[in-house]
Amino acid sequence: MPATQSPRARRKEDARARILAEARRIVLEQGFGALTMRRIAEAAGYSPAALYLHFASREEIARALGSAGMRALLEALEEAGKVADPLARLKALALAYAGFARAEPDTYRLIFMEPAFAAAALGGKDEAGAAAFALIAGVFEELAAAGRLRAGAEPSALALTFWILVHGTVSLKLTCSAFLAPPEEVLFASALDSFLYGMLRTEPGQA
Amino acid sequence: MPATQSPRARRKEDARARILAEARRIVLEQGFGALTMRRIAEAAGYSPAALYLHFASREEIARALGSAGMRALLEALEEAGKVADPLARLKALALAYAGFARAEPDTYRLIFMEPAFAAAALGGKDEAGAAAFALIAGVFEELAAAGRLRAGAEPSALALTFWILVHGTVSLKLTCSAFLAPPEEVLFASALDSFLYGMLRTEPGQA
DNA sequence: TTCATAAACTAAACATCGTTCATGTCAATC
DNA sequence: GATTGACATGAACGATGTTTAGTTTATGAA
Repeated sequence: MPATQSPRARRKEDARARILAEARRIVLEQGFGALTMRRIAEAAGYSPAALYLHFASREEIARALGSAGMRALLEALEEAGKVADPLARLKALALAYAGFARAEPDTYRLIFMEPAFAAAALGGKDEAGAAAFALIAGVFEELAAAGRLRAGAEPSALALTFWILVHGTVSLKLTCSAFLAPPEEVLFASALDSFLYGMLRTEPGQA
Repeated sequence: MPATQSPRARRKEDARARILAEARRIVLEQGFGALTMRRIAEAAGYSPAALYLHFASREEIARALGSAGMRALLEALEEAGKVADPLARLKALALAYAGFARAEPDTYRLIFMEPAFAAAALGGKDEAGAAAFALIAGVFEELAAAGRLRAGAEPSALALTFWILVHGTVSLKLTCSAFLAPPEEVLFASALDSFLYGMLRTEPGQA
């Protein structure tokens, strides 16, 4: 591939990026429901039909936003993944995950709560999603290697349960915030405590 | 209130019921996305405008469907709630919950995964939702009364965690079925084991 | 420089959506 | 029998995503 693309391809890429940037801004400012082809077009300085020269459909734009969101989530998790102690790292990962969902609720919905997108994001196609899960799974493998898991506890199953726990909390908080009054910190403290107690060979301590 | 309503009110109620029945059929057969005012109207033998004499909006129809779905979920949970042993009852409740979501995925989405409805369903207004949660909370209070919970474990917090675990599993299964390959039974066995280990004073046994 | 060709873009339209409004119809009441 | 009010409709309005046909613009060769 050439070091610098042809000016053609370059401008095409610019157009895609500008469209996605405006789309993202609209979602952040007005919610996913306001993401309209006509609105995107006007914001990006195009006619509605021009968007179809760069994206096949509104769904493809949404999918691209979801992909970018997943990469942002991965970055947040990687930052939290630097914590040394495995148990403290789990809590940091949970809080980073919840922080992303709170900062960009519509993006989180798009990635993990819409039928069409989640499958694509996690079905193996999206490498950021795979990397994010690997980050979580790594903690449990580390714990297993250190012999800190109770007998019969499988690291991959625990990682899945951890993710289910965090996603369950976040997703209910997103849709039933009235019912799920306590903040994530409290919910996680309670949920992770039960989880860690059941998982570990020894008591989790106060990490 | 009169034992039998006036024929006026009676026909009005019939119309409402017929509209809701057709709406439910459309959701079950073609998914929530196919729930269109014009489609409902045609199925119920009305013009589109006539629906607005019985419901304020499409959203109100959807809300009514969600309410009915919540009552159906409550019935399923009540059936599972008859199991005598508390731990076996928890597993039965989880499987009944997952069974409802598998049988009516669009209804489950509507109740617990759509922004506008979940709040109304669980914000205290929906008594079926409150009863369903009380059914779960009761198990943990029963365990607490029997002194089977570990020190410091609060029944209401455990009930919430249990619900989060089950909902997290079900909702991810609904959106990321490709990634969450194992059936609910396996997922629950793993997740509930960790949970129960952490919750109980003694080991959970093989309930 | 000129011209042909392909890419980029637009204006207008199509089908569909939720919703509203003026109009009509028909049964119950005075 | 006339009147009133609930019930229902047809036609429309403003949006939506998307397509088509036509127009402008940039590119690469003569």
